[in-house]
Amino acid sequence: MAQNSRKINMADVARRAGVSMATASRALNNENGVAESTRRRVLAVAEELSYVVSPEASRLAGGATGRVAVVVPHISRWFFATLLEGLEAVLRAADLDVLLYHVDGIEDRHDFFHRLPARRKVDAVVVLAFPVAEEEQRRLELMGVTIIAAGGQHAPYPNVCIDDETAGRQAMDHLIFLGHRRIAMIAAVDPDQPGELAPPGRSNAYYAALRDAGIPSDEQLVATVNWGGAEGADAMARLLSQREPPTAVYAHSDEVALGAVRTLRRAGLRIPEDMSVTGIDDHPLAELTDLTTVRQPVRQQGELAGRMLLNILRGEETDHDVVVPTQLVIRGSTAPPRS
Amino acid sequence: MAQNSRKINMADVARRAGVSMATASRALNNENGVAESTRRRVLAVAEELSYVVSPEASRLAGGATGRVAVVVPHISRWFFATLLEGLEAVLRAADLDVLLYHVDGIEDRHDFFHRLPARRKVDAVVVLAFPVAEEEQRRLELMGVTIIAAGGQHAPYPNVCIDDETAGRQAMDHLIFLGHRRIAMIAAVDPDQPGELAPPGRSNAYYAALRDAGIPSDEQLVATVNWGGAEGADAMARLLSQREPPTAVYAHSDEVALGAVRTLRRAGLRIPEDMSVTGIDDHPLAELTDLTTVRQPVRQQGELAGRMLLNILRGEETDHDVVVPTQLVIRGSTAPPRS
DNA sequence: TTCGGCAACGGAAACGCTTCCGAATGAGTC
DNA sequence: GACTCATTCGGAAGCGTTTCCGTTGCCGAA
Repeated sequence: MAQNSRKINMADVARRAGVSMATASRALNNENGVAESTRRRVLAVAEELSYVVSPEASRLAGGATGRVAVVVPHISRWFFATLLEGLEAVLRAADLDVLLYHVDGIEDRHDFFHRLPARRKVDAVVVLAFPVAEEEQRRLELMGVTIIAAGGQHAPYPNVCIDDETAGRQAMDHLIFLGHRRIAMIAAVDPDQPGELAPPGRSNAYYAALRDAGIPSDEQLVATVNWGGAEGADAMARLLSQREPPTAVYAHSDEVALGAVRTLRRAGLRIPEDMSVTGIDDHPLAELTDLTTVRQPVRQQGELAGRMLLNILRGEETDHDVVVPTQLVIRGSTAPPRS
Repeated sequence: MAQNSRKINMADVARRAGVSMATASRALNNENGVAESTRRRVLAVAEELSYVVSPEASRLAGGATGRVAVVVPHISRWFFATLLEGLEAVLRAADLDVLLYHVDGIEDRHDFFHRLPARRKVDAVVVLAFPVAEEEQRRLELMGVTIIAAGGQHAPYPNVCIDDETAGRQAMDHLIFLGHRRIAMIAAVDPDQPGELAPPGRSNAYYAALRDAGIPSDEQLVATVNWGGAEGADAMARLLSQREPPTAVYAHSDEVALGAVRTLRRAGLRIPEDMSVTGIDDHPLAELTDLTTVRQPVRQQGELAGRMLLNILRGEETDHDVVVPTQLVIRGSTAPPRS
């Protein structure tokens, strides 16, 4: 494989095209100040030698890195992966490379913000769906690059996300409309987050919906667990053990809801006859399992974040806070309570 | 934010530590030939100035890029994302950066191999779980870097994967052991792959198991669909419409199996009493849905691939073909057929 | 005919590091 | 005490671009 021909560089191209390196550089970068015929000649030679500029040298001499860091917890969860998918698509279409940083767990996270491995390597960093603590913000800003966020609304950066409270209300109002009055909530916290708080919007929606419907809230009906299906199942078991169990469950996410479903099935309860269940997200498996949920456009959030970043990088005008709409998707897991 | 102090470089560090740049470089890179006291002094100064070497300059002057490209289809699927997660973890622990290339769809893919956007940017490329066509191999090799694969066994590169046929046999033998004789297969093909073939190992296992058990195979019982839950559901519907339906279904993956489960439930059939269902993968939701499946260690495959790559990059000895074991996980979706 | 001005192009200085090679220093040996 | 040898260190030449200036050549205007 080409061990005979040493690595070719721009000087080679320039020489072969009969121009100076300066001109070659300009031609290759589509700058103006080059005659069209010259540009074509240079490009042709480059193509012929299958030459590509050295990003290192290019960057060193000036110009941007052409890379952006994406910081993401939990790659393997559908939500994060899908967000990433959308983001990557638009960034790569713009010829930006994506440097992936998976910060999983509190320790990993601390390490990331402390060492800043992306330092000097990227033009921007995108924080995917997790709140950045103040101390961490200070570290991040040390990098001196553009920062944006997507999928969560907890940072002072340009941001695209859903309105958690609205989403929660869509689910809750649906349950209330169906006639449920004893509604449980399974709140999910991310164990890796510093504060260990469930998304406040989704919890607020619960209380607000109850209040607006004149239903007293009962802390017995609220279970807070770490995010996850198994945890959702445990929570459901606890909720079932009450003297007066709920007739419906409002879960913070589909995965948690699916956990609850397992417990219900094992307990021999029928869904939706004996218990209604709702999730949030519209995970692909929600459809398969016939789960009523609130859909959020995940991939689109990633794409919007990508476009936002491109705009900022190009110095163009852009929205700095985009809220995408959510939508109630009624399936077979909800019905009026048995009278 | 530090707009007053111009960017500091190694020369600054060297000067301040009272050494030459040569020494500073050696100290910072942990090379030997530097007195321990000197090294500490340099490191201290670097820390104090919060200096990090410019990767571009470093690379330009010689040495590796410290980056590896990971090529992956379908990031948002659990399997791929988890593989990626494992891989990223070990690479980053070794201070290598991960450049993510999502090639989704035949067109995207062609573009990737044609333009080779990772060219001159990485020390290695890891191909995650998809077969590389010969033409594509030739393009890849143009990059002149190390190449390895993980999660699939279709390329001539160092590789870590499971044995698809063994995995399939574990599921099939379980069904046969339970007494099933009319066993259907739902084979899943990846629509983005050129050949559009289902994993041959998993299909072979089906036929081999039947043969070994002396059960004649019946092509009516084989459905081939694109990968996905909805597609699995469709396939199941077709299988049910036969004059003599199966008593068990062997699906190529958990997602497909879950789709089949939906169809069965909607049809009012009970699992496992009326129909046994098996998947492959042990997707997190398989546990939640009580699906019997064959577990493969996905994250671990990613990690192993990462370690393999590190070894190769360091020029150390290493296995070039690792096959990780799979394991039958019996849950509630399989039982003997009704007599 | 001369000259101002403009478009196209070239020379060469950065950019920030690694590494080859040689110099200096100090310890160990006879 | 002279000499060898290992260890530590510094000078300086690249690495492959971009970009600042300046030069050249040409056209139209005076």
